[in-house]
Amino acid sequence: MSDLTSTRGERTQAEILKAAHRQFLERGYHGTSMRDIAREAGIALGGIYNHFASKEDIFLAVFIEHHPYRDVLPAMNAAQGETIEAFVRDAAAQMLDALGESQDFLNLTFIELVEFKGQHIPQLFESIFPQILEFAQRMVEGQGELRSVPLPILVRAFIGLFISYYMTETLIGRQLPDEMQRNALDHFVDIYLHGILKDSINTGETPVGEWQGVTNLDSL
Amino acid sequence: MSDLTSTRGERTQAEILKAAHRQFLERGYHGTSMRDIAREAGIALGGIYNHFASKEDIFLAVFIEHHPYRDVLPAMNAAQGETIEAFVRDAAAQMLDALGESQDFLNLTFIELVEFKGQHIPQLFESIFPQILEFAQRMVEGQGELRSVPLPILVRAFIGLFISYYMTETLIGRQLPDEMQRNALDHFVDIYLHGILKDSINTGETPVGEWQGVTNLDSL
DNA sequence: CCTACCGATCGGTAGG
DNA sequence: CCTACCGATCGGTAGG
Repeated sequence: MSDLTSTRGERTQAEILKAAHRQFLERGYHGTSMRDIAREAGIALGGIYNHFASKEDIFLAVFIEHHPYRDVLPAMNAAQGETIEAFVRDAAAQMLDALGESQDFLNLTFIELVEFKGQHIPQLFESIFPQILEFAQRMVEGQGELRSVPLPILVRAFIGLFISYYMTETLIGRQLPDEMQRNALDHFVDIYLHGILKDSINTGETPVGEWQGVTNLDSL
Repeated sequence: MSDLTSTRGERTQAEILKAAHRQFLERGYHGTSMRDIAREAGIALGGIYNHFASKEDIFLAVFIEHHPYRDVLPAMNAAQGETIEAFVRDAAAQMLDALGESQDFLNLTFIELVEFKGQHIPQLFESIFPQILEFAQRMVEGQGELRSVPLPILVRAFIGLFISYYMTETLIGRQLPDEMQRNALDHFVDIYLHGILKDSINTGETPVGEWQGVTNLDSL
């Protein structure tokens, strides 16, 4: 029916991966049986093994095909900005936008960590490292003066800080008190920029007047 | 034999939890069977169900008993320092020290996320929130002037940044190129402090002379 | 707390 | 001789 350029076998394989991906996200790795995958892919259970040697094999194919960084790093590298500040702002926004609002990004990674003890993470890191270098290069090309911190460290901190923002946002989400959530992303960008740029530049953050001078937490 | 102050039932329950904890970390949730736990706890399979209603029940007891934040937040709050800078430095060190070098901290949390879709995270967050507030209070009491950023955001960024340091360290660990790893924690502290403190204070970071003026990545 | 089991389902494989 | 798939069943394990 669909995609007449592919063979029957290729289409079946694609159906299996699509079904597996959907169910891994919905029900987790062990919550999804080979029978579930077969049913949703429209074939018999035994037929799966003509395409994949094992359930683990299927997961790995899904993990690689829906690679978190397949969208995220290109999005970061597509960021625009004449100055370092503008570039960082846009990169953070692009990155969060690519991650989306769902937990999908995290779920496949968590499954990998739990079921396979993170054994594929180093290999994954190696494959995305060139893109990380490219991002570092782009960041340093912007106008503005960076403090004396190793560039790779700046990138590591960037990714870590905004992934942590994303994780708390999706995992705790609406349960965060308003004081921890309102304009949080803007503030994270602000802290990061102020942390990596030389003094006396204007980080131009949104006013946070109501917090000016707060020295205790009674208001919480 | 051991712990004569507890009843027989309490001792058995403790044995079950100890055996389960050890095996969950070693083999994962689904890699550990109730029979495995029973064997290592020295009782019959059926006997477990006199203490726990289900396998999930055992996991939750382990998850709560070996709560990541049971050690981590108290360690952060035990940090010392007259100035904000000194306090933050010590708090980061204490926190990383409490987390340790193993992946144990992460593993139980990842299992919770995968197997139970993070459904216990909000409740967990609620129970540790008072300690987070205390940490915020302690941070702001130190000498030094904070920039106009909401205090809860500062704490959220602190935890996020250093947890991300911990995660990359334990997960990618030795695979990180030296440029991303050397003195990384000191640099993270430096970036964070510079990001949250008003300008023209001396963040007194270790010299990073060899990186001074680096504007491209050719050396990588 | 044990022995002895249950209904069902698991991932994977048989021959054709 | 191939790719793609079937109905049936393998040895073991799941929570209870």
